[in-house]
Amino acid sequence: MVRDAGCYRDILAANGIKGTRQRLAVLKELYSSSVPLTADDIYIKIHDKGQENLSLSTVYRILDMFVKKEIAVKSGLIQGGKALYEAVTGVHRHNLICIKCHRMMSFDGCPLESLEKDLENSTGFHISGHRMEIYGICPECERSKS
Amino acid sequence: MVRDAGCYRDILAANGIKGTRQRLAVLKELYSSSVPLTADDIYIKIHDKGQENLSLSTVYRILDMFVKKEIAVKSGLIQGGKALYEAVTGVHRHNLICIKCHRMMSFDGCPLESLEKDLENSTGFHISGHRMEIYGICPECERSKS
DNA sequence: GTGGTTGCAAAAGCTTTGCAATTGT
DNA sequence: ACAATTGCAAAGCTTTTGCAACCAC
Repeated sequence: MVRDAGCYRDILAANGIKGTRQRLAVLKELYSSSVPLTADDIYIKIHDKGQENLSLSTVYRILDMFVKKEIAVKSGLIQGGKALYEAVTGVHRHNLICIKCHRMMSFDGCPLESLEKDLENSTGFHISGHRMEIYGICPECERSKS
Repeated sequence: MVRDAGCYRDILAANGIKGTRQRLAVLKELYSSSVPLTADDIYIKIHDKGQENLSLSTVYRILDMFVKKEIAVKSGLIQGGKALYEAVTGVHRHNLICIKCHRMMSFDGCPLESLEKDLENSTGFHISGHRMEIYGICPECERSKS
């Protein structure tokens, strides 16, 4: 997903959020990543880019706000006990996660739409979303496992 | 799932696990519940039944062991920051979770098998499992939301 | 200028761990 | 009898919160 420099500021403005340096940095990391990130991942990435003025608690506060505004989603998944966050991009994707090296890759295609319709009819739930991850061993770990 | 009294002891023995009072109690709760439970849920349920000799850390240790032995699975899902555990029963089910009242209900039927085959072919991953939850608003919360 | 935002540090929760006492086989 | 297991308390994590200083609009 390619985005021009002013784009992130626009996204915030469109949601009525002040465009602080910290928020722009967090939003940029979320949009630039092809896999979900932990608050700590984001904090470290931003620090490594030389942006020193940022605290971890601010990252958490910003992520909470993004989730409330539906700019991001918090996926309850635990990776060593940490929550993961990812940008809401409109593209519907899921992740394939290696249980050895914990690397993730995304894939398109989701077979859940028709299941969800069936469930709405049979249960009376008003379905708003879902979470799905697939686990396995990636080709590299499979190869080096011998 | 109906099980006779000795069954839980047998399950432990079959996995080479000593049948302590605490382990039997935890296993029973896991098997009796139709929805995943947190360590704390289990601790409280057992306490409420008058079994006083049990500490929360023991519940965690037992659950860890069950997961290692594949008697239970830990689903990374967070419910107020807590991990959920459920018994491995052989029946493949998923949960429908109300985002208002957090009640869960299980449903059978999983549309993922063919997707997983496709992914194995296209990515080279050796797929071992998946996690899927569907979120929405349950009929009762929908009704009372006015 | 002013209300919203941040950094820091401390608190709050869930989970894990060390160790002495206890228990199941 | 002996190794494995437990309870307790303390530590380790991630995440949240209070408050004074700061900043975007």
